[in-house]
Amino acid sequence: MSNMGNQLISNVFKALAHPTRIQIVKLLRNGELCVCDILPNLDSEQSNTSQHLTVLKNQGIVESRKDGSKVIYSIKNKEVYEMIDLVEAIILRQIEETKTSLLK
Amino acid sequence: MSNMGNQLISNVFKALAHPTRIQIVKLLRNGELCVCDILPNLDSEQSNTSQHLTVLKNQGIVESRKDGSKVIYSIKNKEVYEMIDLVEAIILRQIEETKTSLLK
DNA sequence: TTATTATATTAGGAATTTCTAATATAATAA
DNA sequence: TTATTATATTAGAAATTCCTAATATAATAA
Repeated sequence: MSNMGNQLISNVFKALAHPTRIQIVKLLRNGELCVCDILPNLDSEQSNTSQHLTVLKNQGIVESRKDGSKVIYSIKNKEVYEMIDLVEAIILRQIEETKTSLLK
Repeated sequence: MSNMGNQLISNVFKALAHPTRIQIVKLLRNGELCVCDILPNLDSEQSNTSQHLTVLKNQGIVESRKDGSKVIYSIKNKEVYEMIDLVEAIILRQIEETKTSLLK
């Protein structure tokens, strides 16, 4: 009934429940990046981006290491890409459905 | 940069970002259920449960049909189960990591 | 040193989500 | 009819998330 597992699961989904955080994850698909290279690819202030990175890190989606004065982020659990692919499949099917229901 | 696709993707994750909604999805794993059979399995008021079902329905995760005075819900896009399995894999790995880091 | 670059943290307000309580609606039963 | 069962909707308060602006910290450069 009241289930801690479901709380943990929903926490991971919550970490992905923001467009900026999805964008960050997608940027890291081709490999690690320092914050300085992530920033110019987002519509988000520096401090806000830093907060989004913290959210992703707290849920184990990304990890970071220090390199001189820079901080390099990378994907920690690549399952996240399969998850995004599955969501895209759902969205595409929904769009198809909307399309065909319009044509009737 | 500002990407509508990421907004759509994050909307689906947001629909799954609540423990009660995860619980509902899990209940539907064995087949369709009326609201009356979902309710006693949740720690959630009737009206609140109804709202959660609406959230899941709006994102195409579940669908519903009417049967007499009952409303029967079922999973519409079963990818959601693969997603939950992937999240569970992430969580298990995180737990393992925590465990081994404690033992050092 | 002092300045500069890179990133994180904090505080507080704005926006959004969540829940409860009350009410509405729709189908069936009496 | 009237009552009952099943579900949805609504309004508003409480909780949470999000963003901005300011400040802090840490590393490097001058």
